[in-house]
Amino acid sequence: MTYSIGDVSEMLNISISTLRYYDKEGLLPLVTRTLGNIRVFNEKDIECLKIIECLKATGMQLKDIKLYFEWCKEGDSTIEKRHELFIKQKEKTEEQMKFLQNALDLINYKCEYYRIAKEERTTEGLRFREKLEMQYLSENNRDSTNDD
Amino acid sequence: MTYSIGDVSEMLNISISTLRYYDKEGLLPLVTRTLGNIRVFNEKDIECLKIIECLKATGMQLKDIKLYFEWCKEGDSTIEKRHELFIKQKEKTEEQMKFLQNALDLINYKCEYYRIAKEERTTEGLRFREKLEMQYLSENNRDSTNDD
DNA sequence: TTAATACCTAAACCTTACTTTAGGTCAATA
DNA sequence: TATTGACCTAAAGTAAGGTTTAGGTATTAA
Repeated sequence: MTYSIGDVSEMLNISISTLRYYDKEGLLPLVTRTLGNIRVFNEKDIECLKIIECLKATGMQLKDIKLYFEWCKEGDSTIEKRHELFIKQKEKTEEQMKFLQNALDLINYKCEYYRIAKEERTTEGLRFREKLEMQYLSENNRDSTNDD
Repeated sequence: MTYSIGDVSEMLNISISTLRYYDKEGLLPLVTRTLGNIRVFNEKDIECLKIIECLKATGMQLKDIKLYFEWCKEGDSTIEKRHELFIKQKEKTEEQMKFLQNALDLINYKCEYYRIAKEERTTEGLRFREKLEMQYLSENNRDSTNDD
């Protein structure tokens, strides 16, 4: 089963120019061409793209993803490096999720804050920060009254 | 209690040039100046910066964060807008966390994969993808053998 | 009082990750 | 066979979020 660049673009919701860009940058080392120079994608390439999307989601840069694919091609001598790369990325991602959860806590506080502000048609007198926002903004002594 | 730009930079681990950049972009509307034109930060500004960091972490752009601060200054007439902004950002962030968890699943698989590959000193014969990677790469039929 | 250090601005520069443009080729259909 | 739509490249352009540079001012310690 093979796919054109247009097929892949639709399947994975990645623009055609982005796919060409990834190819140019060496992120799709397995893509072949027809005699007429047209790209031919197969299941492996789809899988590569999913891995790219995934690693990109965790904040890995394209050049590092490329490096990884290069290490794969080099064979067993790079196993250790590849292992380290994923260990590091795992730690980074876990940090990122904690940070994101923390941010979500603040956002949830803000949602609640504005839900009440809407009911009361004003932010005046909305002083329930201690109950909620403190969960987020923890370590600083606070004397401000700017709750918005 | 007031702080110099250098103090704030150290406290929050944000570079001095970034702080100046934020100020220039209107993200620190409360920062004052001495007669000699030197920035003076206080607790409120520290708090603003924490909120910036937090919203930035959830993928909000600086211009939207600025917009939010502007809405705050406009007063009660913008409560609805501000509420919507946080509701939207909450949804986005929850999406983002799901996506990140999915990515983390693949990374964990890769860690396990390379842990075993290291023991065996080769990736040859490492065919436990079905057990683990399938959790991540789900919807596609797979006939490839490129496990790396 | 002088030297070092911290601060200031404006403007140019940088990186990442694309997108757009211009000009051309390939392949299927009428 | 002509035309239409999908593909190709190289190169320039873009947006976001900064960083660096150059030239100058302010503050503090010796």
